[in-house]
Amino acid sequence: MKKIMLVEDDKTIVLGLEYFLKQEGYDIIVCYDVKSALKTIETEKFDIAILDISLPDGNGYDVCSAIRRKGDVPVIFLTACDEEVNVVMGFDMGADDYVTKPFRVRELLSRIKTILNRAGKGEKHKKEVFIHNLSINTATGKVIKNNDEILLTALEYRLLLTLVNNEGNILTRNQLLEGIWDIDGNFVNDNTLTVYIKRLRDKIEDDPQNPKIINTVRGLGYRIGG
Amino acid sequence: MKKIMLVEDDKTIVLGLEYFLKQEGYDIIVCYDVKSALKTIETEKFDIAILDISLPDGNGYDVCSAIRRKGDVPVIFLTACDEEVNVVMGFDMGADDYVTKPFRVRELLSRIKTILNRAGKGEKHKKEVFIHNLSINTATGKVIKNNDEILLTALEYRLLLTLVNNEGNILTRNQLLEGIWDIDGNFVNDNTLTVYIKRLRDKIEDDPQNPKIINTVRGLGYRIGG
DNA sequence: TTAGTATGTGACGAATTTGTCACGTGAAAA
DNA sequence: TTTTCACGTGACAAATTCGTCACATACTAA
Repeated sequence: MKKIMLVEDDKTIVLGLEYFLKQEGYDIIVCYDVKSALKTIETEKFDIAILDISLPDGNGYDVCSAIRRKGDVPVIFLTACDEEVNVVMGFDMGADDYVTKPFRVRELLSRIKTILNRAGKGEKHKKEVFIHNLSINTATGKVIKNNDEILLTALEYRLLLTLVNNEGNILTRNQLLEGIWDIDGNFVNDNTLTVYIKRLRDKIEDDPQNPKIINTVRGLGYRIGG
Repeated sequence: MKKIMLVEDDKTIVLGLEYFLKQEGYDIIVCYDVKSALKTIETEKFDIAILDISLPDGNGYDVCSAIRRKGDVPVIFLTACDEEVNVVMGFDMGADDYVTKPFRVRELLSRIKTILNRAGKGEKHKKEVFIHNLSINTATGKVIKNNDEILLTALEYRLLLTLVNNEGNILTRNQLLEGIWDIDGNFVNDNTLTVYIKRLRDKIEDDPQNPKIINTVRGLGYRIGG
């Protein structure tokens, strides 16, 4: 269940939001002032923070800063209509969104959903890539083919990553050479790439003579997928 | 320069926005109806789309769908105050934000900036990790220290990744051994890990004798960060 | 078909990586 | 203090990687 920290001193708003968001299946932690919010940041974990800007003992910007120092939890500001100037400041402080009071509760909910979705997608994207019977885990640096781990050398791994990160696109020989052998501008023999492609194919392809993963595009370069 | 597609039939708004956003250094493509918007989507590249919901020959949702089918360009909806119900629909369609008319131009600008920033950060987040003066790019497999590329061997790179992916947590010697040398359950000499830690430190630390990046936690293991 | 060009392949020495050893060092327990 | 144990360090041989070569093969254009 996703947990929301709500920092707001207006009891009416708190009661309304608390009720509505709980209905929607969220877990709510309420703080009525900056002091207790800062304490909560230290002791509790939450997935998103909703901060009122004007609070009895300070303002929401300070709370936002504290959250930013701790980690990467998204923040939505609540702001009165006449605080327009601060909107820009809020965004500059790393707010993910803001909602002006009086606001429609469904609107706030939409924004929460969008932001939580976005955060989730970002996470998912960065770990494992699958191509044919190959799995590349960029978090561990391991490459698995048919459940067997393959040991790639540093440069073979880089070559594979470069191709995979441009899945579906042709990479020219020069692009690959620059992407992998660009140390100090010392370039290597053009044939070196051909040899590395072969070595990589020998390791990752089921039938290296009939490559299915790394395709040669004659006259242009190489391509994975597409 | 960032390019914005603006789809809006109200000429007053278009003129105002066009002027203001150009002042801010953006490149603007204007479409006055759905038909030309769909055409623009096919022929032009842009970084963000601002869509009015009600258009003379259809609505902004259709334009949004078309954009989503093509790629992952962020979308901001412009909506009249009385179109509340559609707000939820807009978010559900994958809108990144929406702004109600009449809106303050600076507010729209803030949102544009936030979203463009987020898009940029989102990209980075999944690729690059920064620790002290070290940058690890898991998309290219490159490790940079003070702007100089460091060549790590396959196992050194894995060891570094394992530690970085558990930033702030202590990893025991066994956890590290299992994480890196678990091929066929053939384990290596325990001292091997110590030696690899040293080799890694020699490459990445400014002062390998006083390691700041990889910390030894005596009796427990090693830790990066925290 | 033939010449010309692009890509594939086996082999090779130099360089690097890899795993281990023996020993050095420094912190904690007795 | 002394002992003990965990970790650090330099050196070493075997294995592997790296870049290159010479040659083989396959596609393309005339």
